[in-house]
Amino acid sequence: MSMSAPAHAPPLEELTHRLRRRERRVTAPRQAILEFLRRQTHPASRKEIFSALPRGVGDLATVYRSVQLLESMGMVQRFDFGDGVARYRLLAEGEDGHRHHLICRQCRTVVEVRECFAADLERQIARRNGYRAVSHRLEFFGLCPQCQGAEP
Amino acid sequence: MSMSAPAHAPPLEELTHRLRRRERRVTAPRQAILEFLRRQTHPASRKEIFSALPRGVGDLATVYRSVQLLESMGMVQRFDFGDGVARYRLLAEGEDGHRHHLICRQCRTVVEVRECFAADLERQIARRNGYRAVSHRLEFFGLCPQCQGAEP
DNA sequence: CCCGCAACTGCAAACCATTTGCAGCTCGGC
DNA sequence: GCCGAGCTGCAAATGGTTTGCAGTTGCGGG
Repeated sequence: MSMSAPAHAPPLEELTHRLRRRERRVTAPRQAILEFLRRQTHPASRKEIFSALPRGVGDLATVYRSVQLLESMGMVQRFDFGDGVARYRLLAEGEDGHRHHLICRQCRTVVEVRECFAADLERQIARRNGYRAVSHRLEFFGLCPQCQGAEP
Repeated sequence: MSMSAPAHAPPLEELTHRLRRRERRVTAPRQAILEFLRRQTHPASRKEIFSALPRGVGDLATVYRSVQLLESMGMVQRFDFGDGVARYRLLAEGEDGHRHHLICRQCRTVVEVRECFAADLERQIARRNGYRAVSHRLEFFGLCPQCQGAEP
């Protein structure tokens, strides 16, 4: 795996700064987690994050706690791809994290989908049912080109 | 809770017939599960199904196996509301089960949402990425009228 | 109506993702 | 450099789901 981060990835200092601003400590495990996340182009599971940590840095429980902190701070976004494993992706500052995915049912390859059209409908549905603060979760599932014609 | 089933619920005989047609046995636990499911208007968890079974009929493991069978036969549809608990709803014969939900983030009240607009987009996304057999999962989350103004 | 047996059930143990209790370590303000 | 709250590491608990296995039962054939 390449060490370089995607062009749009926030610098590590900006990330740690966000922690400090909220009076959270910048520890070795947290830095390693953030460093790993900023190199990813797809959401990663907490086990994947843990396995990618430098030897001796971090524990699975610490990864769980750190990711939870990051989520509560709005620094990462959680995704459920329906396989019982939560995945997370780093969010740029101020980014609302609205994004969907196309997931291969067989090999779990993930493609980002930028479109979202549910905003109107969301408002409509909220009003009709008297709900407030309505958001939505939308994921697509299919067979990727590689897996077509080669089913299990 | 009322014993009567929603008007659209398939008769129990039709359901058991679908089992027999596929050489599956019609056992007491399976009948009880189907009877329970046909009375529901919202997706139910397997634990809920189990608790609703008559005393002495069925075991939690049996519920899990039966529901899995029903799902593989396309007789029930699975939903993930993001709380780590799978929920299931009976499907009428031939029904594709396409339906979405509006779930209260706090009390987990569920409202069915019939609209779906994603069909075009689904096709578009499939074509653009070379995926086949694309489906989607869409759920809405919000605060229901009762829970507004009374947050935890 | 009874037989045979594969399908199915009940129970307990295993699994896996996630959470938690706790004692010791460390970041960062003083 | 010192101190204390915030963190970490480890291990054990939790909760949903799955599985192994021995005993039971639905149901087609006799």
